[in-house]
Amino acid sequence: MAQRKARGVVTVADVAEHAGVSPGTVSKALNGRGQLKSETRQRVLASAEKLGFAPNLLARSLLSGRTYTVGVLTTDSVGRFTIPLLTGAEDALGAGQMSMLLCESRGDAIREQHYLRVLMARRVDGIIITGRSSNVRPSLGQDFPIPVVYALCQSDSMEDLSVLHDDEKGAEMAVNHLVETGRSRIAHVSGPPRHAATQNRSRGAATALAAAGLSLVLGEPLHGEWSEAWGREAAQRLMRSGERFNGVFCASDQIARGVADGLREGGVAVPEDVGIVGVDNWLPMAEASRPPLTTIDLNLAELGHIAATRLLSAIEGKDAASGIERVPAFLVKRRSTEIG
Amino acid sequence: MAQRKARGVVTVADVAEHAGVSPGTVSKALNGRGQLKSETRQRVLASAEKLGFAPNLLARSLLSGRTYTVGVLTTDSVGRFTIPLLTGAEDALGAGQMSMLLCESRGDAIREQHYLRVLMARRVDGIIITGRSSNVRPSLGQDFPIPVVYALCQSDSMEDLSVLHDDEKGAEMAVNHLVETGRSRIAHVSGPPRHAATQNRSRGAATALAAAGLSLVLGEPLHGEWSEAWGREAAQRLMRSGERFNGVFCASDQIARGVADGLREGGVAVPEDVGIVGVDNWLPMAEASRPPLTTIDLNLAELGHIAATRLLSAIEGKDAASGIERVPAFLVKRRSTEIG
DNA sequence: AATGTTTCTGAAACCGTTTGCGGGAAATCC
DNA sequence: GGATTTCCCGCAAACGGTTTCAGAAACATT
Repeated sequence: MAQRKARGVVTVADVAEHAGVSPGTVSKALNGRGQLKSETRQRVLASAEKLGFAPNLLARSLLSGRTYTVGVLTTDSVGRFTIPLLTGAEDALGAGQMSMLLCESRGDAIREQHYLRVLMARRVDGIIITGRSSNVRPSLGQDFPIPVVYALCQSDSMEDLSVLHDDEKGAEMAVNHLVETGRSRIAHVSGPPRHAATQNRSRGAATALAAAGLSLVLGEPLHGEWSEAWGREAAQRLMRSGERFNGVFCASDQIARGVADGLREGGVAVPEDVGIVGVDNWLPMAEASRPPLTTIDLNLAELGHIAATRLLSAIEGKDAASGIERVPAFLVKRRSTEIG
Repeated sequence: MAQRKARGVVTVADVAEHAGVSPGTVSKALNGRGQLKSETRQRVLASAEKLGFAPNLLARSLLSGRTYTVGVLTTDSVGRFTIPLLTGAEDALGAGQMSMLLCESRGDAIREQHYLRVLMARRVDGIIITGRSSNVRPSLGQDFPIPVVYALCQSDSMEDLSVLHDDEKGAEMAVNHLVETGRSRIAHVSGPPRHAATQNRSRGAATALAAAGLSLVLGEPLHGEWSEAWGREAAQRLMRSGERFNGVFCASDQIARGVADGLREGGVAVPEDVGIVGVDNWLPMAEASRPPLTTIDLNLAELGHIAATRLLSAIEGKDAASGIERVPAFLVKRRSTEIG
């Protein structure tokens, strides 16, 4: 193979030689620092251009102490929820010329420690911890040497900044929409009772119902898995219960789709007889459902964007925010709640 | 905020002072090089441990010319297909202590060029180009200064190495499975005719049918979108065609699920009357389908693993493979083809 | 005791870039 | 023409490790 040096990488020294100046002058010319005769600057620029010079970011980082890199550590594996988040984060970081180093700890604490060491050894400027966890996760600690932001998963310390989606307000919007489209007898089909998301969504639903002077059909949310099968079963239960209902707020699009299928097959028309709202705006579910689902979009790309922006602020030295920042959800209207 | 230098980063010099040796000796002790008295080595190790020394990878890279980093450039955005691929790649890279720098070009050529420059400036050791593209993508060129592997999307140059899933063999397996479970009148519901995946899957299906002495019901594949709605429509068409059929090979799980729904609602029993096989093993579809889908898993995690392994080989200087490497798919049996 | 051999350690160079400082050359002033 | 000032540019140190090489120290040999 080629020699290391022969690899065709152009250095400031090469540019300097070509332009007949010293390496220091090259640096100043390219970075617009120092006092250079404009003719010299032009000459250096021309040489750099001609040789295809690209400064070695490693060398620069070594000196400046900044790597313009952030680590993204996903606690569970990269999943459906992490994708829009990564995209949003990259938007914010890319604008600041920063790059993302991606690590999947897959829920393994050993692996997480390993990756943290790697990220520190690489001298990343900051870390985003993310991953869908049904509950609060342990903080890295206040003495962690670089800024850390938790996105989508909450740190157990309020000294940290956790950027989270807003389940509760989202649920309120969902129920309000059902009410606004004329549904007064609303049921709630949700996920496993121990999940934070389940609890928050139930709470939001309760708040909105109370505000409208309504109460939940069957009195309680129906709890089950995050699956279509559960949604179908819940639809059966609702129909068999004898209770009248004309709206269902489902804690996920999968559940909502199951409910829609269950109702249709039970002879109940959606949206004419019953309106349905889901959560996630997961397109393959929401759009493929019959009818397509009105749903709460948790705005995960925005969440990623905000998390990255906050991290950048902390890196810049602006005093770091802490506590919990909730990103507003929004409603996406589709046929499942259409009226008239 | 804290001073840059006061940031508590421990250097070899600190360890050296603490252990009463020179920096060079510290390096040798920690890396097991050179000839050191074992007592000295122990003393240095103890000091490093005590001070929490973590070597600065930047400094090491600057000298060694290797960054132990690979760039992962996704042409379209990170999507459903990219996730398992990233996981597989990380497995292979992590074992070699390498990290992934993630860039999304989102189908924008300008952005792609930008990211390539960034990756080069960061002196990554190699690049994986990935992303679902329905057809061949332009090569970065043979004079690109570092190794490149194309994963999941094919380069238009055979000088490059493209690691691809095996649509054709996968389709053969699907059809063979239908034949083995007793179906002899098999239809094929596929995607948009211009997609390479569509064509390859059709070709594989044709091969397997020919080998079994059978021919396609309706003579031609049915082409449509990659959606459930199209699957349902295709099911209608099949039922209305008057042709008898007892097996359907669908080019995706979404289509397959649509077909399953369409048939069930048309009074055709799956798997008793008709067996269905899909492609993707996309769990939310395959498992939520009624009945759950037998499907071809394209083995994308393995694809990512192989792509990363090949890239590592090229980086290590072993002569780089080129052309196309196909990763075998495998069949996942579920109820949609069950017999007896 | 002088020389040769082996074993260990430290000094210094190096990677590629940035930057403060000093100095030479040219321009300005008296 | 000499003293200042101004304007450019080069020198060298620094970042934090690794590696080479020379040489000191310890030991063996004659």
